[in-house]
This record gives sequence, structure tokens and C-alpha cells, in this order.
Amino acid sequence: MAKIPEKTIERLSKYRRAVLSYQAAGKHHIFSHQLASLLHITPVQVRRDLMLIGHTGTLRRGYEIKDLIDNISEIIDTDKGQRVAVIGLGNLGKAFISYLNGKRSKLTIVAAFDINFDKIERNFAGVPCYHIDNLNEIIKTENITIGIIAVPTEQATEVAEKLVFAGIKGILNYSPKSLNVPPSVFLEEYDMITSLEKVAYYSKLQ
Amino acid sequence: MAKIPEKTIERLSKYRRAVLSYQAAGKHHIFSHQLASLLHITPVQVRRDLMLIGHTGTLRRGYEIKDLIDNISEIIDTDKGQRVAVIGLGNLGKAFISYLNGKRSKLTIVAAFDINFDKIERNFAGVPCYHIDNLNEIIKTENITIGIIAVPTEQATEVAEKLVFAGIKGILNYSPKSLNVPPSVFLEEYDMITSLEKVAYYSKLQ
DNA sequence: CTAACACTGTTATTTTTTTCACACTGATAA
DNA sequence: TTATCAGTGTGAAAAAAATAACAGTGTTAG
Ligand SMILES: NC(=O)c1ccc[n+]([C@@H]2O[C@H](COP(=O)([O-])OP(=O)(O)OC[C@H]3O[C@@H](n4cnc5c(N)ncnc54)[C@H](O)[C@@H]3O)[C@@H](O)[C@H]2O)c1
Ligand SMILES: NC(=O)c1ccc[n+]([C@@H]2O[C@H](COP(=O)([O-])OP(=O)(O)OC[C@H]3O[C@@H](n4cnc5c(N)ncnc54)[C@H](O)[C@@H]3O)[C@@H](O)[C@H]2O)c1
Repeated sequence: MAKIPEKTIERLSKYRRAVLSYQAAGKHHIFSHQLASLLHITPVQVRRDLMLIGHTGTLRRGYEIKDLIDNISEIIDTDKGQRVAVIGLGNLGKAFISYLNGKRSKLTIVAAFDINFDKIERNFAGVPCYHIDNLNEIIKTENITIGIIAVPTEQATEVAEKLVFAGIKGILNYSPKSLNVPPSVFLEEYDMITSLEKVAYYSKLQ
Repeated sequence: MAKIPEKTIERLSKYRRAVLSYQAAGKHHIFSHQLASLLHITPVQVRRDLMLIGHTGTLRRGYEIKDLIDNISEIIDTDKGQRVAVIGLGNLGKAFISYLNGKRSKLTIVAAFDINFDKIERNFAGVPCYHIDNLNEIIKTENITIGIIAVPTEQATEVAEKLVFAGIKGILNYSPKSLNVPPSVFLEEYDMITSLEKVAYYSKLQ
């Protein structure tokens, strides 16, 4: 199969979540225009994306949800799933853990790390919190491949280095400090100020 | 000036934050390759973006930081600034407020809304929290133009309707429920699961 | 004075992403 | 039976975004 565009990968994740909730509502099929309107995109975009992963629909009923979920999962999941750690159990870290817990079976948050002893050796929403000094060890024994950084700006660089040293595969960074990691580690960063300033910019134009 | 691409708008916001921290470190000038490496992009991309907003650098010293900040602000800020409300003072809402407070002068969070009476009529990090029933009134009296949605999924649609009704200009939605708003309201949505699944996908390829 | 250097600014090109346009198809209704 | 309808699948075109290529230019070293 040809290389799938990055934007398509992002949408596949959204399609899957959209159809999961459709399925939960008892539906078995969905049309491209329905999926499109859930994501605020065009039906052609949907059909093209699904074409790229080789998913075909039926003419009269659209796409079969069960099949679609399987096909998307085939692409974006790994067989055994991946194990995730959150570093920094503050507001943001907690929000992520409560949000993700019980959502997806293939990505599981299995550990949190902090330096605050009030948080260490407790569970938050079922996830154990360890001292940051144990990061290297736990990453390895727990077979964690993805780290989510939610520590204060000043600590972010150091935490990233520890993650890289421990052999992490991917980092999702929410600290405002942009990180440098070797090319063998996939890095994704998000900062809400960018989003907010974008909203502000386009709001003022209206 | 020609229309500025959406991606450039996003990067302008990032450039400004990057140079602000450079400035805080006592620097007065920055080269395109330095800015580029801070954002993990190419120097050409930086020069092109700055060209689009009509900012020019000097040959030997690169871009003057003070000027650059002014020029970017000229584009993405409004004169009087914009006032922002957070709806849902949970983990996420709190994280945003503490993060934004004192960061930018032109976008100010001036109100939070919740239904939980433990939170209402108190301040969080200097921001007063009101009952959601007062939303319409406060949006108008406080002249709020942007709303950040951080309420549970089930409440998101209703909250969005209230914001639209109150005449909001832009919405930044963090609830996983994708919203429908009239075209007069600018909508931006972010969901960390998309980011995380993307990281997972590209991590497994490495 | 001249050449080498290390930047910026911009045109041209390439790549990526989205949209258009339309063939195809099975169901339905007249 | 035949026309219409409402969907999918996809090559082609367009639009958006990123990259390459390079001219221009103060600065510095010789
Ligand atoms: N990207 C975004 O959109 C966004 C939004 C809000 C906040 N932020 C940033 O995210 C970070 C966290 O925000 P928050 O509201 O959760 O802050 P917080 O203060 O509530 O939480 C930070 C946590 O990190 C822990 N910590 C500090 N140093 C550590 C270390 N070396 N190792 C492990 N843990 C450590 C602290 O004990 C604390 O529990 C901040 O840097 C904030 O600026 C980013
Ligand atoms: N987009 C993302 O990346 C992301 C990440 C984490 C969580 N989330 C989502 O964000 C939302 C908030 O997460 P959280 O961890 O802060 O949850 P939370 O439960 O800590 O906070 C939700 C807050 O909203 C308040 N609330 C409920 N109904 C309300 C209403 N009608 N009007 C005003 N306030 C109301 C609650 O009292 C509570 O204080 C959830 O839907 C969660 O799934 C999104």
C-alpha cells in the first residue's frame, strides 16, 4: 500500500472515534457525507481517505461501521498495542489520564511520574505515580514506548532527555518549551496559545 | 497586503513566543536559522513567512527582535485586545487559566463558568467563576469575544449554543464532541487522542 | 581593492493536499 | 422495462504549502 499522507492519518483517528460513537448509538452503516459533517470536511475527502486505506463501502448503505473500524485499526494500531507514560501529574497530566482512561484499548497509560511526594506512590484514576528518578527503570520494565510531557517549562528539556535515554519511541510534548530529540524519536508538540491566537485572529476578521 | 496563509498565522504565533523568550534572555537579534531550529522548520520557511508580513531583517544581524514582535503583533493582535472566557473549571480549564495568566497581554481570560457550586463565586488564579446560567449576561457586560470549552462531552453542544446565542466570535473546543456553529463564528477544535494516535502510528514505523 | 563569506529576499519549482468532475452501480419507482 | 436517484471510487485539476535555487548585499580578511 502506498504511503498514507500525514493528514490522512490524523483524520483516520478522528473517523474511528466518530464512528465509534455512531456505533454506540446503534448504527451499523454510515455515509461519507455523514462522516464528513461530523468532521467539518467534505464527503470527497472522506472517500479519498478511505480509498487510500483500501476500505470500500456498499452503494446503498455506505460504509459498514464494524469493517471500517477494523480497517482503520489495522493501519493505525499495533497488534499488541502501545504503553504510554505521563510525566507531570498536574492539572494537565490528570486531565489526560482521566480522559484517556477506558477510551482506547490499544493505547494504555500505565504510569505517571512526578517529583512531588504527595503524588508519588499513589494511584490517579488507576494509574500508579512514580518518582521521576525511577523513569528509566520503569520505562524499560513496563515496556513503555510513548511519553506525554506535562511538566513545567523549565523541566521539559531534562525530562525529554531522560525519556530519550530510556529508549522511548515517541513523545507528545505539552510544555511550551520546544524540544530537540534525535530523529529516531517521533516528536509531536501542541500549544494552546497557538490555537487561541489563531481563533483570535480569525475572529477579528469576521 | 495579500491574504496570509493559515499555516503562516500559526507559525507567527510561535515565532512571537520564541523570540519573546529569546528577548527575555537578553538577545536583540535573531537569524532565520535560529528561529527555524526553535520551531523545527527550515530557515527558508521562516524567511518566507516574514516576507509575507513585510518584515525585513538586516544582513549581518538577522531580524531585530523588538521590531519582529511589533510586526507580528500588528498582524495577529487587535488594538484593544480580546477578552476570553473558559467554560468548565475542571482539570483542563484550570490548566489553561494558570498557563495563560500573565502570558499575553492582548488575550485575557476574564471569566470562568461552571455548574459546580464549590467553584462558583470564587476566583481561580484571579479569574472569577460564575454559574453557567449567567453566561449570556456576563459575555455581554464583560465584552467577551472568545470562548474556550472544557466541559464534559455531554454538555458541550448546549454550552456552544449558549455561547453562539450570546454573540461570541470564536470558540476553541476541547471537548471530544465536535460542534456545529454558524459560519459567523470561528471554530477551532483540538483533541489529544488524535495527537497521541499520530505519535503511536509514527512511533511504530521507526 | 578584491574575494570570500554568511546572511536575507524572492522567484521558480516541487510536493502535498484538497477539490472537481464524472463514470459506475444497484435500488426504486413509474 | 426504463429512467431516476443517491450513493461510491477515482483520474485529473487546482490550490496550498514547502523547498530549492539563486541574486543581492554588507562585512571581513587578505
Ligand atoms: N500545551 C498546552 O496547551 C498547555 C496548556 C496548559 C499548560 N501547559 C503547560 O503544561 C505544563 C503543566 O501544566 P499544569 O497546569 O499541569 O501544571 P502543574 O503545576 O499543575 O503540574 C506540573 C506537575 O509537574 C510536576 N513536576 C515538576 N517538575 C517535574 C519533574 N522534573 N519531573 C516530573 N514531574 C515534575 C509537578 O510536581 C506538578 O505536579 C506547564 O508547563 C504549563 O505551562 C501547556
Ligand atoms: N481535547 C483534549 O485534548 C482533552 C483532553 C482532556 C480532556 N478533554 C475533555 O475535556 C473535558 C473536561 O475535562 P476535565 O478533565 O477538565 O474534566 P473535569 O470533570 O475535571 O471538568 C469539567 C468541569 O465542567 C463543569 N461542568 C459540567 N457541566 C457544565 C456545564 N453545563 N456548564 C459549565 N460547566 C460545567 C464541571 O463542574 C467540571 O468542573 C472533558 O469532556 C474531557 O473529556 C479533552
